[in-house]
Amino acid sequence: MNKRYPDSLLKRGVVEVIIEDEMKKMLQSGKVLRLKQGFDPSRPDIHLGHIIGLRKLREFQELGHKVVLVIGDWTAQIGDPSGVSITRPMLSAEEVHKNAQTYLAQFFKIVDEKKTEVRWQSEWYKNWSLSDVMKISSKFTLAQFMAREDFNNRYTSGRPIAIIELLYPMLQAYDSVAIESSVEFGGSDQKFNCLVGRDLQMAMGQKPQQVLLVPLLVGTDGTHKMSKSLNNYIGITEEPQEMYGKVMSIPDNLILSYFELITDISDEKLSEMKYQLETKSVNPMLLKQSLARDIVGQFHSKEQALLAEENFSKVFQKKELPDTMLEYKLPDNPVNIIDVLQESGVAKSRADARRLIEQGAVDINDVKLNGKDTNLFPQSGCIIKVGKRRFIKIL
RNA sequence: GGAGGGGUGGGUGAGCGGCCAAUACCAACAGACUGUAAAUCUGUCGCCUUUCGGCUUCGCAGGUUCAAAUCCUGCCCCCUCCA
Repeated sequence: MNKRYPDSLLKRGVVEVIIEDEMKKMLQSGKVLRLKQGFDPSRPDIHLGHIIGLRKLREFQELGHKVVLVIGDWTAQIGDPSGVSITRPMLSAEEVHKNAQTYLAQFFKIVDEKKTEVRWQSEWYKNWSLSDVMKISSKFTLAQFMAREDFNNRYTSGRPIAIIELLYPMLQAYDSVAIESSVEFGGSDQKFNCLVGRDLQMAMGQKPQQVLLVPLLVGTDGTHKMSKSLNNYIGITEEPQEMYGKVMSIPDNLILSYFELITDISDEKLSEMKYQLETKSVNPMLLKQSLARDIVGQFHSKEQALLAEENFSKVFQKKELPDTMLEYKLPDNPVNIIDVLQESGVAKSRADARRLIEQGAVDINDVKLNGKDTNLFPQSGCIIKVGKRRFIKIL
């Protein structure tokens, strides 16, 4: 066990440590810490926003600590039958299992599998009875829950709060008891749940866990936190080209925070870039390119990152054709451009396809179509470009 | 249990018998400008139709009317206040 740790461990990519002094003592004690990380199987894909916390786990692992991944299989199978929380669908056992596999494969791209213990919630909840539920419920008061901003807002503005929503934090809290968590990791929006874990541990005679909250990464839209449902995310399993392009599309003011939170670039380099950006002594695009290369490199390889960069510059900077594109095989009966756009999935309806053409979004072999060209029949071998980044190759 | 308010297009939310495929905002898509930046400006944004036009939508099911998102009846769901 390494008792020494870098200053950045509790600083960079960390919003808050509860309680910081306790945490430091624990780190210096030489004890192997049990780092709790929860996973909700209803959303198995990992995106860059999740990476911040996972990278932090990895840092702790490198100091010898152990990650305990809690798979929320039991709660995922209950879902939220009240329907108040749209993010909690009810999943079947097979779905849960399948999603967990997907998740684990992505999780262990960052976190060290050898220093990880995977635990399933149902290990402890499957045999619970009503009396167990009553027992943990008795440790909480309504006032505790009303302290949470979300509940308080909803209560005061008259929006519903289902009882089951109160139960979930309690169960998540008991997870901490069940695995004897020493530190819980979570996004800063998880603060409440993590704190409830501390309370329950104390109430049940355990040493309360410390809490390490990581920032929420702003998504590609530049305003909201990265999330799949807002479609502003960059998934870690995305194709190199797609990933590179998405990174390039983030607003400039996110460049620094992306470097800070999801790359290993040094603090010195970071402040240098900050200076360059402030004094406008560098084209932000160049920094963004190196960011995109770094990120694609992390999840694919350096070679693929370079290929993606090459492709990107070819398609978007030099306006040439990409190496690979969507292919559409002409059927036996003749089909016009509308059919091709619709059937290849580029346009969601024929009316949509017509709109795209009218708006000048469609090129065939570099010739822009106008509204009257809807009766064109694309020939085998021609290339159709739709908007800036969608290409169809006719076979 | 009683009283009242409400369910509208991906989201928020107007409309309250014809001018409504339905205001506005957000998201999305496209064009211009660019660094696929961001911001901005412009356009589009149910489905079918080259156009004309047609068809299906405003919780569900019926009804009144030449005409219904709008009125009536029943049902389902949500919220508030009182108990």
